[in-house]
Amino acid sequence: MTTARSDGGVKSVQLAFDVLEAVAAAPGEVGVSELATLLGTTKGTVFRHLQTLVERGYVDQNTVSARYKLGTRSYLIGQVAAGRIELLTASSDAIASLRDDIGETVVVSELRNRTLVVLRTVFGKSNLEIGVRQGSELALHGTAQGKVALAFSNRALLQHVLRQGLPRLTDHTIVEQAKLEAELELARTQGFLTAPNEETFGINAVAAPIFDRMGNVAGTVAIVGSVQNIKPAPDQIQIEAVLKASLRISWNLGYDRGAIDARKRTEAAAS
Amino acid sequence: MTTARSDGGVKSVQLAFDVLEAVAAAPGEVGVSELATLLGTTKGTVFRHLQTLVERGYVDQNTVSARYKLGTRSYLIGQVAAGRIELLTASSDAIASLRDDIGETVVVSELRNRTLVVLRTVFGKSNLEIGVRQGSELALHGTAQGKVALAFSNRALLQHVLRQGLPRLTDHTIVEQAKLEAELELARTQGFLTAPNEETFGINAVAAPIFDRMGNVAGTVAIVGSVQNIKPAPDQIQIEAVLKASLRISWNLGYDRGAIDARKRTEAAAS
DNA sequence: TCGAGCGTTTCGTACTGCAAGACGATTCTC
DNA sequence: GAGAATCGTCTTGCAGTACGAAACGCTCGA
Repeated sequence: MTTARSDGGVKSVQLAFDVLEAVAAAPGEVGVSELATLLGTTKGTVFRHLQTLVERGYVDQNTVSARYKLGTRSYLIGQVAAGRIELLTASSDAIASLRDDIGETVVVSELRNRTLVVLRTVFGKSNLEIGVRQGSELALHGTAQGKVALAFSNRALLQHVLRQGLPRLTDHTIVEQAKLEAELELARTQGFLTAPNEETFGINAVAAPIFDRMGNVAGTVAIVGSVQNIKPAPDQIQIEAVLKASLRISWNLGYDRGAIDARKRTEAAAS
Repeated sequence: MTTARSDGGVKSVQLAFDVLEAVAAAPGEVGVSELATLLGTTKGTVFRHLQTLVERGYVDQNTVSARYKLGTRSYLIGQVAAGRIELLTASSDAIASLRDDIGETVVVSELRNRTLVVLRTVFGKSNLEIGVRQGSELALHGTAQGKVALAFSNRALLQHVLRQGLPRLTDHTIVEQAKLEAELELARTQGFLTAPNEETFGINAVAAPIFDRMGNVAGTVAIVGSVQNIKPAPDQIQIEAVLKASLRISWNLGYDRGAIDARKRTEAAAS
């Protein structure tokens, strides 16, 4: 879809997943007509796909209201997937101790297909729950996690983001290319980044990159909280805890500092 | 779906889910050829569907080995589903306290489309982990859960099971119709059932039915353990704990004893 | 060097999923 | 209690597409 040449796989399957995800996105139950208008297609088509999904168990139909919601198989597939996703298994211990040590909400995201998706959120100890919905996308230019991912990824991703423009999310969002690039440079020198008030006013985060065994950015780990608890210049303890967690997760993914250093030198020579 | 006339929904979507589930069933990563032979189709077709699934994020492709495994979206859909499946949310508290009180493994299953699927397993306190894999199917004639579900379901389900035959799983499996029907009658009078050595030698369980707001069997809750810890005639404490849990879950589902009693009377009159 | 295996790509055709509309059954409105 | 306006479900002709077969690079190991 980014390039015109790709055919996008099997069309009716795409539609089936559109339906499934629309059912997932809806709060509570949804009806056929509702889904049809939502997806811009006809009732008949949606109905047919829902039949398939119900038969498979991915969607359940309430026998009295005749409306639809997510079914058991969707849950079970997710359970299996939880054990197969490296970033998830590799990070579980580290995020637990990070949360316990610091007390703030911990968010792990995965860089996938030019987007940064929230994989897991563990709420902090505060009574006020501050977090990011699992599955939501993080702005690459407007969040600590996004900027840090951008900083350690290849140039193509940055150019992609710049081409899309830098939408202003709050008064403090970085919207100038020069300023963004300075921030990325800062990330590369200090190994982490903050983003006070940049995505949501009153909220700050400390984010560090997670590398896979190839030395590429697999995702990010971050603590998220109010600017009161996470200052624009965060406590050294907070910074070190996030950095420690990111290294621990990267290590679990098979990351080897020697390999990435070698890669960096190669790239520096090429640039 | 019970009749042969049904077309079973969208064919290519069926295949897509076959592929997805085959990927989920495989330990670790799988290749295209392997999946093709497994599903009895061609490499090209499997590849095409994998493309779709990868693009959607339900499946990931390892860039170095070129083989496939479950992806992030599968996990995220499951996370959403976990919050939407009534039986899961309604049972979470009850199974936690059942496990803590009794110490044995707790298994919650859902009756769906004439099969009993394991929704959730919480391991007991023993060092030896005895449990049933999430997503696996329980034999309706050969497990405590299955028999109990059968006992409180409609006659059609029993007839369906009898038509399929009663495969012998161990020396103690019930394979005679008369004996099975006596067991079901016992379930209806005492409200629970055991199955020592019937499915696996050395293993026993205490299972009770879970009812939904319509008074139909939604699933079962059970403790599972070695015959040493769960005797053929279990401790009164164990029995009462399972019954209490089943009532609590049924209550959370909106079950009303008055409604089911009325229904029973109607059925008794009809039989 | 060869061959066997892999994942990927191409291509023509049989088939099948889509759009449009009809159909009962509910649920409102008056 | 009758009519209108939904709802989910079902049918049908046609256009488009997903499938199977075979070929293509490529990476191994013999």
